[in-house]
Amino acid sequence: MISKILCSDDGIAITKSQLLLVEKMGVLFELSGMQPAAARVASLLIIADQTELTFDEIRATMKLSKSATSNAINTLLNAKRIIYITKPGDRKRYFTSDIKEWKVGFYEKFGEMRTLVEIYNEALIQRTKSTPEFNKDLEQMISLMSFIFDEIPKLFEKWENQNQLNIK
Amino acid sequence: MISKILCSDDGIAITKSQLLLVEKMGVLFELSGMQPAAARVASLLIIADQTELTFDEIRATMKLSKSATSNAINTLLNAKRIIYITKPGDRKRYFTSDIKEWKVGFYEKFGEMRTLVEIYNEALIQRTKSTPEFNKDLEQMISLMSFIFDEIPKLFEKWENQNQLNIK
DNA sequence: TTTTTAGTTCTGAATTAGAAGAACCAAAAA
DNA sequence: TTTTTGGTTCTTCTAATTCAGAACTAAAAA
Repeated sequence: MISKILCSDDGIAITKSQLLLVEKMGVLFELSGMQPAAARVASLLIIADQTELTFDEIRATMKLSKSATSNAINTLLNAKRIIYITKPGDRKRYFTSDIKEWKVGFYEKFGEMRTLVEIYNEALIQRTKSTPEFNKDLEQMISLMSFIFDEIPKLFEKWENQNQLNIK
Repeated sequence: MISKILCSDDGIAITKSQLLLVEKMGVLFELSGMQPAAARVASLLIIADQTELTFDEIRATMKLSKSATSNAINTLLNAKRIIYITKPGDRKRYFTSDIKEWKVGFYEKFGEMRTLVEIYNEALIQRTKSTPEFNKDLEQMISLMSFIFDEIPKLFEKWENQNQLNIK
């Protein structure tokens, strides 16, 4: 008897090493701005054997209060990091990592970076003309970033094409 | 008499609209995890007409305490967002946006994202084999992200080449 | 109708982050 | 030698996060 030890009182079956991985991934999510509880929940839904977990399974497994669970889930739903499905004759919601949609989210991340380029450009436009070298460097950076963000969609397409072939 | 109104008691000459832009850019930096004071200082050094500002000019213009200024500057130096130069016979440091080096920082950002891919992969490896569809989606995402990060360096090169031509 | 389920919302407490202020310090200037 | 400059470091202090616990609610089940 080795793995799949029940590591929580009422939660789902999960091993200690899986819980460690949840923490590790959680920290990584935290670093990119996600709040602690939400980060753990997001990780759990990637690591747990069961891919569809209920509110209470999440709460019990992660040992969170109902309010913390509620907040975490709603944050993640809002950020489109998770979705939920329902089952006929069952009022519970089953939460799951919306991995297919991550492609979209990932894509949108690059869109966000565009905002940054735009404000850099605003900065460039308003700058004094008496610092040509600085302005040129700024312009170059804007040019590089713009270039990258224009090329990214093409990369997505390229991958998509390659992948289409792999699947067939 | 319209612009370049002195908007701080002892700080540098800066217009109100420039200060507004500093705040706007600052908020954007904050959103990507930078602390408020550091975000303002980073923005100031992009927007101000003077590109080289001293500790005290930054402190006075942004109305920060010495400690907050010291921490912000050191944070930015550490993150390689700014550098400083010195002048002969002058003990002060002149801080400036290290725009040329941003290319490197920008490049490194994509490197950081690799860490995320790696842990996703760790998650995939340990996953139960009884959820093939979920696993396939996760694998696809890892594949897409890996692909993108492999292609990015090539994009940098491509831009570099294009740009070399433009300059000549 | 009452009870249960599946949550949400509302306090409040504990922790944390960020900045201020003051004390401190080393190097240079007077 | 004393003073000034150009900062850093060390406490507070305040404000914002984040979570727990309890009260609440709407829908379904009994």
